[in-house]
Amino acid sequence: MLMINKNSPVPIYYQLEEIIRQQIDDGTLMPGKAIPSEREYAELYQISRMTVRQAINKLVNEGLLYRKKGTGTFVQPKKVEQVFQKLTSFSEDMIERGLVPKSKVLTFEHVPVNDLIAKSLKLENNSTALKIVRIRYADDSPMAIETSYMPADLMKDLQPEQAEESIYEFIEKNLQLKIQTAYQELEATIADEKLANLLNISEGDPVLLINRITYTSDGIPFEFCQSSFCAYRYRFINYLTR
Amino acid sequence: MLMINKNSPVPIYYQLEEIIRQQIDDGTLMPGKAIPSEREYAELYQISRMTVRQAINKLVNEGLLYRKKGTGTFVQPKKVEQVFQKLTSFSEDMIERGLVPKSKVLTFEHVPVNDLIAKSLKLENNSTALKIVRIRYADDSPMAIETSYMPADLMKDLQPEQAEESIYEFIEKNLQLKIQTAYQELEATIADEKLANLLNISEGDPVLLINRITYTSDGIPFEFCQSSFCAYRYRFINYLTR
DNA sequence: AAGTGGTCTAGACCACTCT
DNA sequence: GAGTGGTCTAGACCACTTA
Repeated sequence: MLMINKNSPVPIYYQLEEIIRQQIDDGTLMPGKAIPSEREYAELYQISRMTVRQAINKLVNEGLLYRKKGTGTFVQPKKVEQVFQKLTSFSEDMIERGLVPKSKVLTFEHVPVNDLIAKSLKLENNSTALKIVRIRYADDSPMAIETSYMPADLMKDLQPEQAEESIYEFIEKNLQLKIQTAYQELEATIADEKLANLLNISEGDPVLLINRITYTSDGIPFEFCQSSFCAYRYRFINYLTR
Repeated sequence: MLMINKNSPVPIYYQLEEIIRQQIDDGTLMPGKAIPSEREYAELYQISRMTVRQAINKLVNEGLLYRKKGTGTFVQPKKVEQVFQKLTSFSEDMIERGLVPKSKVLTFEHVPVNDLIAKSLKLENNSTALKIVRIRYADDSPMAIETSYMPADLMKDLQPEQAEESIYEFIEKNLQLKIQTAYQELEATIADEKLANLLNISEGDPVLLINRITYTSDGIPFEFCQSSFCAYRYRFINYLTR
């Protein structure tokens, strides 16, 4: 049996959360079937029921489990990963889809901000932003053209080589910022000549345009990003709850 | 001062949640500023700190508040509504955007299911589905063409007149089902001649195609819906968290 | 050092569902 | 009636941040 180490620095509720998660993965807990009751978990691992609830709450919030009053807690029947509704970088998204991401930096320069960028990033009108344009590949096919604007002073230590890899990684590891939320607008457009050439498609072909503003956990916007995805190769997936 | 009624059937944590929510609304609690500490709330309302945490947890999950270890709990600066990430019907969505929704039913018939429908709705291959095709208007402009498939037996009491209104309303009020989650795929396409005529646009114009499967709280799929939105008039908005 | 959120306990009573 | 999740209490110790 998977055990819980009460002396570990890892919180007990998190250990239990991982145990349940893994048992769903390996089929010990079956989709649509009830998991052990909260009191059973508390007895089994000799922990408080409130701690059990904390673990289960997180999984319910993620949509992996659902509760039925007076009946029990059940594994959500759909096994599709919720992971796509999470805020991910392009690289993380592609890896989730089983594809190999790659990037090529086309532009890496400082530019004065226009009104839209200034407003999105909450910058002064006369300030400068770092502008990065990248072709994003998946399994060596061009998947998207991505134009990012970030506050220049925040990104002063970012090297173009890092931009070929992952900017999110740089922000989280080097700047120690917590990336937390993003606001996105998605719309359908058609490719103009320039975009078509970059994406290796034809003029007039459909393109999924995503505008994203990304915020740290303090609510500070640090990136405005405009992505043009080749519609033939990419669809956007999300989950909604009522 | 807003009070908490301990004898009310309304849970205490929910009463506190509503108090905090309203104080954010009316500006008593300012964006970016700290709210009272958990211990202060507990003392103020003479309730347990765990109950306070339960109220705050919900608001943190919704993104209205955020916590900083050792520092306090703060109001998220962004005032944008989270409402668009919720599972809404077309009508609800349009009303949120300040537009007046209207529908016209083009097709209302029973059809044998094909493989995609059967798989999406978890139906047998020889069963029938109710197929409804509707033009969706916003402020009298055609916004989308929507084709829905639902299990025929489940929808046997649905009248075409109700479909002009809201099918979600019928499901929730008449069938007493809880609509809970939806899985969506969004992609960009271009309008063919037929679609262009219906949407009052030109052939080759961009169209946002949304495929949605909607589930009840028991995880049972009850609707497969394919919507073609006029890209000039509609963009999809969502929020992501890491 | 004082205050904050993070974690945890060992109980309790309630409304609900199922048999 | 037995079992379930929903709510709630009154403490406790911890790591962290700020002054």
